[in-house]
This record gives sequence, C-alpha cells and structure tokens, in this order.
Amino acid sequence: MQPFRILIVDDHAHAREAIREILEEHEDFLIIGEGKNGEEAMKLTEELMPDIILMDIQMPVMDGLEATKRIKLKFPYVKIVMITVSDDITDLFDALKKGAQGYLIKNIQSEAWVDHLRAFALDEVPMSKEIAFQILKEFPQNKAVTKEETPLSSRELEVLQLVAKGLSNREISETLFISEHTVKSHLKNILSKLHLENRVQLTNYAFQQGLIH
Amino acid sequence: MQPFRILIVDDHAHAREAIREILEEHEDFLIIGEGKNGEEAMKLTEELMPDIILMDIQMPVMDGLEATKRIKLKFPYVKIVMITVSDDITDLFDALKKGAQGYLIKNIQSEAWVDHLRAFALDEVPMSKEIAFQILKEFPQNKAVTKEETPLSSRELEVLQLVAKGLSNREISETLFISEHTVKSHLKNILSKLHLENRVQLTNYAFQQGLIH
DNA sequence: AACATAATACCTCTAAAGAGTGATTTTAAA
DNA sequence: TTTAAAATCACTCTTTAGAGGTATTATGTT
Repeated sequence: MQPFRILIVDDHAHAREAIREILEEHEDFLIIGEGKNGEEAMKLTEELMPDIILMDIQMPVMDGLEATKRIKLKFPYVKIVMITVSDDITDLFDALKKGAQGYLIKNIQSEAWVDHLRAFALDEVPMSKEIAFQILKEFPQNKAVTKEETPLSSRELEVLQLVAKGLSNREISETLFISEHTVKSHLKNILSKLHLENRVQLTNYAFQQGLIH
Repeated sequence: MQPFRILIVDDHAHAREAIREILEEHEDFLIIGEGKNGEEAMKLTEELMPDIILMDIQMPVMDGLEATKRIKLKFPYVKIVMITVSDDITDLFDALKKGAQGYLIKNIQSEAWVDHLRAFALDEVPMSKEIAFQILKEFPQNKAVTKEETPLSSRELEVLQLVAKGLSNREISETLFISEHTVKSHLKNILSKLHLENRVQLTNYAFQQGLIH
C-alpha cells in the first residue's frame, strides 16, 4: 500500500509545521512538499503530482480559492482539501465551487483530523447531495466561468462532449466530418492537457464541469 | 439518414390518429407501433426498440409516469416525451422525475410540434439547469427509489460504480479481489441489462441515476 | 515577417474492451 | 428439494482505445 502523497500550502510556517507533525506520525501519509501561496501551489502541483493538497484559504499573492480553481482545471484528478480557521459556511460554498472536495477546520483534535483526511483520501466521504443542492441554490450560474477558462480549444471541447456522450472515435469522426486519426489526436491532447487516463475519467470531468447535460 | 423510430402510447385512439397524421407528413419520423396503456408500452418497447416514445400521462391499467419510470430503468437509452393536455408544471416535474426527457402539450400547432420533437430527437434541447434545479428542490430524496428498483444485482452495482469512476477492468478486479474475466462477465451483463453499448454510456447512466457522486 | 497555436492526418504498436459461448459453485427462493 | 439467480472463471476472437512519433496547413499574433 502506497502512502498518500500530500502537498501542504499555507502562508504560516507554524501552521505547516503543525500539520507536518501530525501527519508524520502516520505511515499512510507522506508530505512531499510545502508551499506558501497559490502560485507556489500551482508550480509544486505540476512538479510533484500530489494525491492530495491541503490548502489554506487566506494567503498572499494568490489565495487558496483561486489556486484551487486553477489547479482543478489543469489537474482534475488531484484532491484538494481546504484548511481554515473559519467555520463560516459561505467559505465552504466558495471552496466547493472552485473545485475543492473537502473542508477541514484547523482547530480540531489531531486524531479526528487525520481520520477525516484518511476517509476522504479513500473516497469514503463523497460530497453530499445536500451540499450539492445548497451550492446549486447559491450559485446557479457557475458554468460560464468554467467554459471560458478551460485549457481546451473549441474543437477539443466539441470532441470532449461527444466522447462524454458515449460515442466511439469512429462515430465522432463521422459526426464532425474528420478522420478517426484526427479524433484520436484531439483526444490524446485532451487527456494529456487534463492529466486524465481514459474516456470515462473524461466523462466524469465533463459532468463535474457541467460541460454535458 | 435513418428516420426516428417512434412509438405512440395513448389510450384514446383519436389522439393516436391525430399524432400519426401529423408525423406521417414528415419523412424523418417513422411510427413503428402504438399502445393503449403503460403495460403495452413496456411490452412494445422491448419488442420494437423505438428511438423515441410519445407517452400520454393519463391512461388506464398503468399510467404514463409509472411506465416511464420502469422503461427508463430497463432501457435508459430510449427517449421519452410526455404528451398531455395539461399544462400544470407539477406534472412536468413528475414526468422528469420518472425519467422523461421531454414534455409536449397536445394542443399546439402541428408544425411547431414537429419542430420541437425533431430538435429533441437531435439532442438540441437538453434538460435545462433551471429545470434540474427545480426538480432537486421539489424532490430532494429521489435516490432511494432508484436504488431499490435497478435491475442490477448488488455486485453488478459495485462493478458499475468502479467502471463509472474511470477504473480499468484490471483495476476493478484488483479492487474486488476477483479475476478480470469475472469483471468482464459482470460488465457484459450490466451493459446488456441496461441496453447500453460501452462504459462511457454506463457512466452517463450512473451520473443521471445518482449512483456516483 | 516570424512565430505560435490549432486543426488536420498518417503510421506503428500494445493494451484494453467487448462479443460470443460455456461452465461451475454458491445462495436464495419456491 | 428442486429451481432459479447470482457470482465466479475461462477461452477465443474482433474491434477499439491509447501511447508515441511525425508532418502539413491554416489562422492568427507579436
């Protein structure tokens, strides 16, 4: 069993240190890097490919919410957990809207904290329907943002949508009047840009980004 | 270009006749069958595999809403359009909750009617976010129903969920401690039961049924 | 004018998916 | 207790997907 590879992003060195001390007691977590702001988070994510990012919300240069949004667009597979002192529910919405899957309060007993993180790492705590509902209620129009900022070209977006609807490469080529070779080229680039492995993961991405109905 | 294969289900013969007259003027629609109630609708769907079902809501024996729910569980690929005289919006929610993708009022000018149906057949009118939101608001707990009534066994449901998360057959076999052959068997049966063609379509099904987060 | 990106296409090769058939064992239900 | 599902595994065969590499032609953008 490989340990979960963790990246910590927090502008306060003492906060990073506190988290490090807690996690180092557990063999299933491995801290592979630390960053001080959103910009560093993006750079480190690309370099280190962590499984999970523990991200502070309040930070200089680029805050955790902005960093989360950008990282999730380029690396949708990475799990991001926001860490914060606040327990204001509107911060939670903001974090989830940007793409974070989890949310942990800093001042919590360390063992419970680790247990939560582990459960999250193992996909045992999916985002609940209630939370999804509340987000939808609060941000009914959060699609336009995504579309503009996708790293994909418009043609790639077309291909993505057809893939995510369940068409084969041949069917896509016939739909778009291009060769199957070209479809494969596009798909190859799409998967590479989003750091995904196959068309089912791409379908997940499409659903989560609201790119298909 | 193949015509869209239509099944009409309505208990009033004159209503079926009216629809038939309208659609027969258009070469891209082909009426392949007619039914008088929900029970007949299910039997005919299995026999004829229509592309689109035009389904009345109010019918004896088994009404259109119940029939829609059952048909969508077994044949998720079939598109169902509810036809009704009512313009009560709660009926629309009910229909969409049961799995119908479209909704048409009977007393409408025939040309506009056909245009709408064609747009729908070509996937040009996805269910809007607003409607999805309203459904969610009105029926926050519509998941339990689905889970009980899936035609899949519990093991098949496990496999489905792993497929829909983007795992390969090998990864699934390692997760469940069974052979890859067995995974293939399950997947084959799942696709067959749901009348789907590949794992991306299955992923769509899983998302739409709320089987994955 | 030079450069970058997007879109197109082809090639090879390996791995994965899916169709078809058949068979055994366990579990649950009639 | 016979029957019916459910879960397991195997073998063959064909098609599709995906990695890796290369190349041409527009279309814009400094």
